[in-house]
Amino acid sequence: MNEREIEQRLEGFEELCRTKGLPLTVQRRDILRAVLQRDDHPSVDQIYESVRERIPGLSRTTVYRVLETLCHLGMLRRVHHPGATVRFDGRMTRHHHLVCRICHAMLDVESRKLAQLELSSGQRQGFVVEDYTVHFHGVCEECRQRNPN
Amino acid sequence: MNEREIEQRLEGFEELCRTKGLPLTVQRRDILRAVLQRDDHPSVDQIYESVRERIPGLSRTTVYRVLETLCHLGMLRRVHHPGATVRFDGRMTRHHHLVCRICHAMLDVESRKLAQLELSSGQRQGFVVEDYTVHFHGVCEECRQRNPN
DNA sequence: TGTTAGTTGGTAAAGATTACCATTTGCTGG
DNA sequence: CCAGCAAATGGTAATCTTTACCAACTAACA
Repeated sequence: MNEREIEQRLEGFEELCRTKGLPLTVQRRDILRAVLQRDDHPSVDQIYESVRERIPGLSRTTVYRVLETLCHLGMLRRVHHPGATVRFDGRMTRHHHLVCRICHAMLDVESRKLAQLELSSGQRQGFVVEDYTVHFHGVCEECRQRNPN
Repeated sequence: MNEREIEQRLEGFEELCRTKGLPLTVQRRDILRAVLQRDDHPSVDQIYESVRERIPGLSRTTVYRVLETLCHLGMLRRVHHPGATVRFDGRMTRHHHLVCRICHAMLDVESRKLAQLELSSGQRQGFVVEDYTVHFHGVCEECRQRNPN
């Protein structure tokens, strides 16, 4: 995400904190910025390591808590992932994922064809659907070469 | 999954073991059966607890290993999930998921409309796409009532 | 039925997440 | 600008999940 977009997202976040009466802490802003600056789908620990460069006294616990808060506020999303650790995505515009069933690598996919599925397909049992993501399952090039059959 | 389907899947598995020269152990068969018998998306521990009723000496380590093996063989899939533990799905036919962004509940969705997206949308960078699943993000009824706005 | 390759069980270690509480900070009104 | 309060943070300990390792066991086959 480019610098300009990041600034806009941060301003939106500050506005949201004021609206909701949430204290705007430096930890919250820097953690949000760190997620927005990455194009991969970082784990808690990756965020912790990168934010710690700006805030040396940062606690891992705070990172867990703030990421949780940012998700509740709709500033981030947890990625749906086959692995065993939680991963985050700061990109809130519609996009899709390619996931390797062997090594669990995850890549973003843009697709005009997939941009207009009907949300109504997901309506069930009082569930309010806000968006969707298509996950493509398959095998990445590396795993295909390493693990032939 | 009904009893008949489960038996067919188990026979397919036995056949596959013979073809590949893999020993067919009781653990492997019972763990596969346990996943197939559930309609939720069980964690390793849930499988461990249910199989332990049939095989009291079962080791948790074996459950981890066997589930991994079954995924490699294409008998199961890891579910793509926002939570912090691995979950499995024995249903290999195309279906989709509704996921609550608050509590992470996951429900299956059938949809004729979504049955025919083009796999080609996912082709990128040497990645071989085998299938896809649409994940609908939203808020489930319980969380909506508990956590209004 | 003996051999062998591959699997399992059990424990220990590593990694990820949550609980808890004392301390600190952001925010508001004066 | 400062005091007071509500809320957030830091740090440690506990818990939960997963992986590593190796000795004992078992399915498959001759």
